Amino acid sequence: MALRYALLGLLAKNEATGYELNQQFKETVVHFWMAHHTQIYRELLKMEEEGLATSTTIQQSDYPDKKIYKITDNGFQMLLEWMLNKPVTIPKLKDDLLLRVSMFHFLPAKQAISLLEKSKEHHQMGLMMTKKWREEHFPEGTYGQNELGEYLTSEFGVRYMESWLSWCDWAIEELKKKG
Amino acid sequence: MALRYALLGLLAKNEATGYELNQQFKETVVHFWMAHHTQIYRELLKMEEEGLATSTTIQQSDYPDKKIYKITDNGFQMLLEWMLNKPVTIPKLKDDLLLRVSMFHFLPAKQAISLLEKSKEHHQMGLMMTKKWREEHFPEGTYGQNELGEYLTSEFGVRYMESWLSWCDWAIEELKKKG
DNA sequence: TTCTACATGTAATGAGTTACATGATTAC
DNA sequence: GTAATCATGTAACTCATTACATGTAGAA
Repeated sequence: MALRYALLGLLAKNEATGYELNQQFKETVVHFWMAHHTQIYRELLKMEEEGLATSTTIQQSDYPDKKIYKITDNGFQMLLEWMLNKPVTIPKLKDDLLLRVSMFHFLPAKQAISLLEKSKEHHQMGLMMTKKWREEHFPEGTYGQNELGEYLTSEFGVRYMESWLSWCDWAIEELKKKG
Repeated sequence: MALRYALLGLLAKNEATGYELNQQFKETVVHFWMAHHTQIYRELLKMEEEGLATSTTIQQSDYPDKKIYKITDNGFQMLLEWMLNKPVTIPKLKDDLLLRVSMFHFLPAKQAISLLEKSKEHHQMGLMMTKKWREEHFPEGTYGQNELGEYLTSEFGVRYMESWLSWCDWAIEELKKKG
């Protein structure tokens, strides 16, 4: 059910096509939720059936036709209800590199370190991109009133990746000690 | 497919029943993977069919019978293969509190803060438990040779929750500024 | 000429969740 | 008498992933 609310949250800011929603997911929502385009299109269809959004099809000559979705009052109400009343719990990570780390005693230190190095590269890349995105969107820490959420979550993203990288360096040191 | 490797990783250390594997999940693996017991039992059956593990049923009089699973050579080979050759990518978070944070511009600051406070409680609790677990299992930072993985991942858990809490405090301050 | 952006989807499969079922024992 | 621990599972359902499909335009 959570994908639905992620989509409602984006639509509450602006009407958009499935394609655009997918772009926005990749750009921002990715710090804490991830969805495939196939899943987004499917969910949008269901949301329309249930009266949470409406769509208008726009004919285009050069490009394929597109469908613009708008949130309904009903959809917005449902979003607020969910935000306030869904019980808060501890989130469930699913990280398959960490899963491998938990079995590092079965691997020679060298190969374990190499896995961590590769993962560091990805996180370094992600960190750079997120920082750049923040600088573009929130120059000098300023943000519009409907950007508060993204301001807070992108800061989370930065901190998360930084803490990941520093843990990684620590773990590499531990592995080197062991030989 | 990852649940399967999580189970193989645990079985590679000790033979165990589905019930025990579920306990171990709750205790340690929970930092980066989560599974329901129903899923664990289903996966174990499949793993046996595919020759990655074998089981022996033990009759008990006072308690229900139990099935002890052992990893096979085949299973262990497959585990190593996966650890080394599965491409390293950036993990996909799914955190539904952060999803709500990303929509905080739709909520009065007071209610937003209250959600963060609730989440802080959960993370504080988790942090305490993990620290306690670490003290019990690794007194003065010492660990057995087949505990390296858990030593590294539980440190990750601690850092993750600490960084979560500190971000949370920062976010609460931001929200207070806005009123 | 190959790749990327545009734009939307179906079908099949795999993974995860919830509800239900059984039934004794022990601790509060 | 209420709940937790031990121990295993089925069935129904929802959610997520991968592969496939279509077709144009413009940039490298």
